[in-house]
Amino acid sequence: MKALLSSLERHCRLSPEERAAIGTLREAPPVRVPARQTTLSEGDKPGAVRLLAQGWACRFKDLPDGRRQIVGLLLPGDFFDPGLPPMQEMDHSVAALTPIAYHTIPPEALERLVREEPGIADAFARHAHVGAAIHREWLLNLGRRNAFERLAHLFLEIFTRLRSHGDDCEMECDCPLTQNDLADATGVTSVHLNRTMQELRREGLVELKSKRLFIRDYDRLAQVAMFNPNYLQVGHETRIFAQ
Amino acid sequence: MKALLSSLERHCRLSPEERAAIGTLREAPPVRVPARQTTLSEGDKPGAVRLLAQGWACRFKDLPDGRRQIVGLLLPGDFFDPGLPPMQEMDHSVAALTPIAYHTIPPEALERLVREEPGIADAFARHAHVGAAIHREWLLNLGRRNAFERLAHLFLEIFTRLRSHGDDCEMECDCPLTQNDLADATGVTSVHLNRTMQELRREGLVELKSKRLFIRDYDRLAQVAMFNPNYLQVGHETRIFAQ
DNA sequence: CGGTTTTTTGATCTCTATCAACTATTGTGG
DNA sequence: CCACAATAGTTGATAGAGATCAAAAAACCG
Repeated sequence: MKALLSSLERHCRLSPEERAAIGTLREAPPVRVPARQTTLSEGDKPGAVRLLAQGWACRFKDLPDGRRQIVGLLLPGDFFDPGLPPMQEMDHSVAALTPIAYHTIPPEALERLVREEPGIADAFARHAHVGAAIHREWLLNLGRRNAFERLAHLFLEIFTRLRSHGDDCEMECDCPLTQNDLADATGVTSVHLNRTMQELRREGLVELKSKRLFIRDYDRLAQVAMFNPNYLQVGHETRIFAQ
Repeated sequence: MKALLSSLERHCRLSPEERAAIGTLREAPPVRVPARQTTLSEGDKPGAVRLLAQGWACRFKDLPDGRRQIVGLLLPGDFFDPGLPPMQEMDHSVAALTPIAYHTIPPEALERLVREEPGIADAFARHAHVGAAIHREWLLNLGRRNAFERLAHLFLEIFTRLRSHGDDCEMECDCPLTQNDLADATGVTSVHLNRTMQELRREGLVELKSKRLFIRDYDRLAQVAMFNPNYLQVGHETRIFAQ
């Protein structure tokens, strides 16, 4: 299963044996889900590991009165339910932001894999670590950065995460998020997000048009966002692959 | 090693063999650290698993201009660096909030343990899952709850986490946090936190005096906080107040 | 095209930050 | 045990960031 292989190698070098073991997994056709659909809800028992192959999704939590917070973005190559074994019960929901396709890896196959090659469990753990580190950076973002800095930081995270697995090095990337999505991710209202976005544009830092993000001044953007990419673990044992 | 055993059993039942394996770990005297001292800094390579035995600590991140956000609380029985194997490089810092004592479990011993009893890795993973779920709940807290709701929620989390491992069922518990700590955890200034705390007191919901937290009206508190303890994975002995 | 979704604008209000004291509490050494 | 210093908690006044409400313009889509 090629998608799993390249995803696991993103944060961890695998041995030939480990790769071979992963190669024995039989490839099933991916599940397709239309945009805006919730694929996993709070309280569900996931029962399998899901790997996002195409499209963007998000983790989110709702408050009883309707307020919604996006607590994480899933980009191609990310796992829906981080960690092995799969969690008992979802504490949050996952929804497609664009049309998506994901692979489902049955738990039995995974158990066999990990039994044969225990190092594979480490590769999963590495993913979970990065996921947790991203959560913590978002906590800092929501707790201590203002809307302007927050949005700048989010754009840089997206840019860096996308570039880390295959995109080329130009100063733009996909970003199919609506301003509403961005507002839910940064914890502000969509009205305020709109104004913040205009300010970023006016300052010549970032522009977002037709689902594409343009970094106009990386250095100044990184400075106002106080962006330190270490938490994303790019660079170390990262394997670049073209998709 | 008794501390490790009871900590792992908090979220996962262990087999007699697994317990026996853990029993073979030799008990070293715990490391003691005075209050307010940073024990692990961003960028450090932890190189071992640390288990908090006594006292409270926190994970935090700083911004270059001095703003600080507490991104997690460590209570007795919690691991400093969640996940197995230990993370490469700390993306955040850990500091003692009170005088603390922690156990250090050498990586070799842990590797042996997991090799002998693979189920033990699952117990660690369970811890990591709960840790991640707490992060996500905090993201919702910072992103979508106001100061009043946030503080109410934090108190309920503390109360629930402490009660879940041994405290009796009276409506009070330890809480050695200063208002400054609470402000850093809830993402507000200490002045505003002070006023918010007074409001909680005035409303007859919570009181905090001489390092002790008194829950004056659990039901109303849970309601204003929109507290749903599921994310903490405590058994169903905990009441649920979703709405 | 017409209808839906997304983005934008303006006015107003509320929550939280900031600054600058001041008081209470805790802790320490003589 | 007191005296004093340091820490922690409290108060008031004011400024600013972001929320809210309502509606218009623009973009998207079948």
